[in-house]
Amino acid sequence: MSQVMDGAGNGSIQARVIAEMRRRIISGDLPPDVNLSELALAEEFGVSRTPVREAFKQLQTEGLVEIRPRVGTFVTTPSRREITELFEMKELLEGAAARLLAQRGRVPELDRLEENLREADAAVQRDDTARYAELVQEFHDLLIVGSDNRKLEAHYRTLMNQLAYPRLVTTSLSQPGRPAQSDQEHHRVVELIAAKDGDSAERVMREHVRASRQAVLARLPLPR
Amino acid sequence: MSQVMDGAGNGSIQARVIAEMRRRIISGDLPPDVNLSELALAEEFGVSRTPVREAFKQLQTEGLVEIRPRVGTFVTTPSRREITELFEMKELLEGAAARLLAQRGRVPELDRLEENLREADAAVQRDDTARYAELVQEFHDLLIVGSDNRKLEAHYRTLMNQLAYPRLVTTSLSQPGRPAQSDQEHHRVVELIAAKDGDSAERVMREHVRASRQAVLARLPLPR
DNA sequence: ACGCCGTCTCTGGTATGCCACAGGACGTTA
DNA sequence: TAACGTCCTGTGGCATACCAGAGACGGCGT
Repeated sequence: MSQVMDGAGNGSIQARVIAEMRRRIISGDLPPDVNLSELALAEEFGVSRTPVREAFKQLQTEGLVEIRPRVGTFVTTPSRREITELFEMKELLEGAAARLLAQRGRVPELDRLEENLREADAAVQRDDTARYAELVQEFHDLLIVGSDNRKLEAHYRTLMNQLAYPRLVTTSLSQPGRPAQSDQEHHRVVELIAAKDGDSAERVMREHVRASRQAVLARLPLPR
Repeated sequence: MSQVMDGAGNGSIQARVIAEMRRRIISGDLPPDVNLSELALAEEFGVSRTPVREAFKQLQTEGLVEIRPRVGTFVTTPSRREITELFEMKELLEGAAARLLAQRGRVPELDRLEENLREADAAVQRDDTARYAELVQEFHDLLIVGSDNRKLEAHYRTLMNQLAYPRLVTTSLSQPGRPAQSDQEHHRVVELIAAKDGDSAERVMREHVRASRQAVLARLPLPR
């Protein structure tokens, strides 16, 4: 099973369209507030309007686009308030994941987290921000998967999609000293997880997310 | 064409179908695992397959039905594991809501919670389980709304739909003594919120959800 | 009597055409 | 010139037709 949550695992045209649209939106290839014409996309993908429609429908319930009947379909941009709310949720879910993972004891994900930290240390050492950003992604991902709660994972992925998180990580890590500090915080969390101290792991993880939010918001251009 | 307005925003056919289907699934009118033929539903609603399809699509991303391509669409029943996971999420979100509400200070929702408790006390006194069940719903709802976090609210509602929670509440309250105990726990939570003690409010709320989960699971027939 | 295999039906997937409505362009009028 | 009303274009909503795959079912061979 892949980590991608697409419709029903089918390899249909529609699944392809959904995946590609989601990628574009999250990566920022598609500027927000422009009109995503069903017709134009259908032609671009070489399919009819139907699968595009269905893709829009699903992306709408995921919160990535907004369909305004008889007006158009638009990429949504989270408002500042929504970004705050999303981070609140992120803090919540990742904190819980840390706690749950700690309760599970020695599981493969924990080993992989420690491996991740070793690589992250090296990346920080040599100032390789790009690589470190990747590792941060993986770190949070491992944590969530390690919680062994599929619902939590699903909701988490929805949130991250709405935040277009990958872009934000790069932004926040561009602050001098932030990668090193972030790495430190990751270490503390993993230590507490390994020590099976769920309460503290959750608390520290939440603090980490808050710190990360500060780092992001500081760099964030004001939404329109 | 009928001009009937439904509660949820636009009065499109599709919105009507979604609302009605969701209602049926949550209320249990539709037995799980039966085949929901697009065609049959379309005829019943007097519309074409298109809006029914789109409704299915949305309900699938909400986790209420499963579309198996070229086989059929089925009402999903959460497995025991999923129920556990859903309760874990419920605990998380309601705990967080309690904390957030406590941080907000004196807001209208808090007054309404206290009013809710007064009515709940009365219902428990006279053993009116049905009314108490309604009030429990309202209690949790007020808590979530009072958190003033739309994302949290949205994710919470998705969860509750998947759990078909209204039915569960009634089930768990049928245990002797459970309503009274539940009412007690609600009181403690509201007291802590009023005292602006977010940490404790979260902790107690989470304990309450765990207790409630026990009460539900004890009564739950084993899913096939 | 049993098992295999072909066919046949029903399903959702896709393409397409028509429609009503939103909203802007543009001409008209005070 | 500015405000207003009309028309025109583009959009998504909906209906319909056709297609391919999944499974059930029955006939046929053993």
